Amino acid sequence: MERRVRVRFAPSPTGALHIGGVRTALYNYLFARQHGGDMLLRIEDTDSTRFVPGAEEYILEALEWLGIGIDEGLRMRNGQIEAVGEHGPYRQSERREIYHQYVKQLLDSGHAYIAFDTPEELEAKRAEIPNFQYDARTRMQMRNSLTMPAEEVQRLVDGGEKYVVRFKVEPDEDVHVHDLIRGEVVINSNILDDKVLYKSADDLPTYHLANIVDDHLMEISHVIRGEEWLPSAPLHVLLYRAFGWADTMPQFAHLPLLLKPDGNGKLSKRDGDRLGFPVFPLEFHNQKDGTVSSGYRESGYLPEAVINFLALLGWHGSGDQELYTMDELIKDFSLDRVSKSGAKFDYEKGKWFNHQYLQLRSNEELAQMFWPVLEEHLRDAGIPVSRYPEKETVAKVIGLTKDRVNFVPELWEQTNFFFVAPTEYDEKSLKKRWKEDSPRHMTELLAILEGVPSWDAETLDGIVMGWIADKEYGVGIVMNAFRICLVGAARGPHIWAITDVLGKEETLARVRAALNNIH
RNA sequence: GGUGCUAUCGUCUAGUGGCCUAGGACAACGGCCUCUCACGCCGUAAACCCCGGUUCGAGUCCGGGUAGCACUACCA
Repeated sequence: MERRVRVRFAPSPTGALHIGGVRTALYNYLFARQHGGDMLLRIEDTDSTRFVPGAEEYILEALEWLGIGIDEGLRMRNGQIEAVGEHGPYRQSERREIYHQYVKQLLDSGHAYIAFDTPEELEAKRAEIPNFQYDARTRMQMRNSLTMPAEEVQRLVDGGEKYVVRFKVEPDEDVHVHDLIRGEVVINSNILDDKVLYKSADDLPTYHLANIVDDHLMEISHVIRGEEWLPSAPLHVLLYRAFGWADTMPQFAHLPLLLKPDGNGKLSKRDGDRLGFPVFPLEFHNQKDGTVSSGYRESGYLPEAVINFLALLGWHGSGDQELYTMDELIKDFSLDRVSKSGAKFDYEKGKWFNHQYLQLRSNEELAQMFWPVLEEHLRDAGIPVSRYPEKETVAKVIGLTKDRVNFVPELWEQTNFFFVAPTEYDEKSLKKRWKEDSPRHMTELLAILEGVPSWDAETLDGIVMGWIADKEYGVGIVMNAFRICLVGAARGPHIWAITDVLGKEETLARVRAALNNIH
């Protein structure tokens, strides 16, 4: 019998959602959708000391922005967090009673034991003995229910002594983990330590226990997570067995890591700050440490570009296709086309993806996105609100320039001269394009433009080109000088597209101004 | 240190024993287009970590090195 595909993304609310985590969420989502299964979101907040306020909202909002839909568990709807599904609660901190029962099961069956060693004692032990590990070799020398009389253990527990419950790993066993991406991975249980499963100090389980219990109870069929979990996968297998859940144990798939673009190591928040690109989907204001992290959304990225870019970092399609919509990704996704090796984060390619998706958006849509940026620049330039451009004009100008930008905010550098007349002229352009004859040419051009019967591109082109031909002037010389008058530099879209937006009056004014100001 | 994972152009990758004089994409470089700058188009350069073995034949399989990464917490 085929089991219903149910996968989960289970982040910790310890800060902004890392871009690698986003990719993990994406692959889970793609896998679920492709198989007509469910995508769950569970919050793993078993470490009360690392909780960061707002992180949960952030995670859910980021997924919503990216279009990674959640079928069950926690999700964002119209700015509100909602919980859906029959397997709740979906925050581990709200599942204490559930875990109690399973901790007890393990204790009763002899798969776990109570340990009283304090963090300080353990630290001292590690300092004293190199490579100390709490395991079959050492557990009999420690303060735990294996070495102490039952009454003594009971007395300490009843007396409120802080303790932890540790998993009793049986030695000398080869544990096999079948990984969907890497195949068979075998690890001997001797290298595993007796992991802490539960801590009485905050009455919460650790990741390992909560994770197995929840995945089982939530009927998860596939665990798709980062490679950093591969070393603990054997422990998880052992836990499933200890609980007697081996036959419904989910299948594992460990994803390759996202690496630093330069040098070595895992991509981190620091790399983003250092190299100047975001490593988080959304901007995040960390209330706990006061830091602000930049986000893809705020940097002008389109969600579909981020998705496409991330999808191809560590996975490839069945053919040469690089541009994928979410639906196409769902159709083509396959775990066996996920790479085994880590992928260096290539920010340059991310830009290219954004460029591609930017071209697909309508001018009106882009104008809408660009408007706040534009307003700010116009304010800085001292343009009165009464002289702000029409939305239609902005859209038109974007249509002329969008193919040369990667991000919406960059539109300003390409379009500023449409909205603000040049006050200075680019020196390089002047040197190369403003010749001795240019003032005379521009004076003549001014007279011609003043007398044109209509201001459309075709008429202007006919008249001006005719005049240049008559006088045997160089087209390049005249047109570039004209361009400098209007733009302030030798750049920009076609000249008649510029005059069209500027209008007759403004065009003539700029030529006159240039005649006065360029020496 | 221990354990595990990984190893093709600068980067992301294709490649599952002959189709590989190793393919695509980003970036780089050159050309075309052109009143300019871009875009676009066309093209160039650029890689199988090393050593053995198996085989008629290895980027592809095996072994050993080497390197990188991850894990090694009362964090996830």
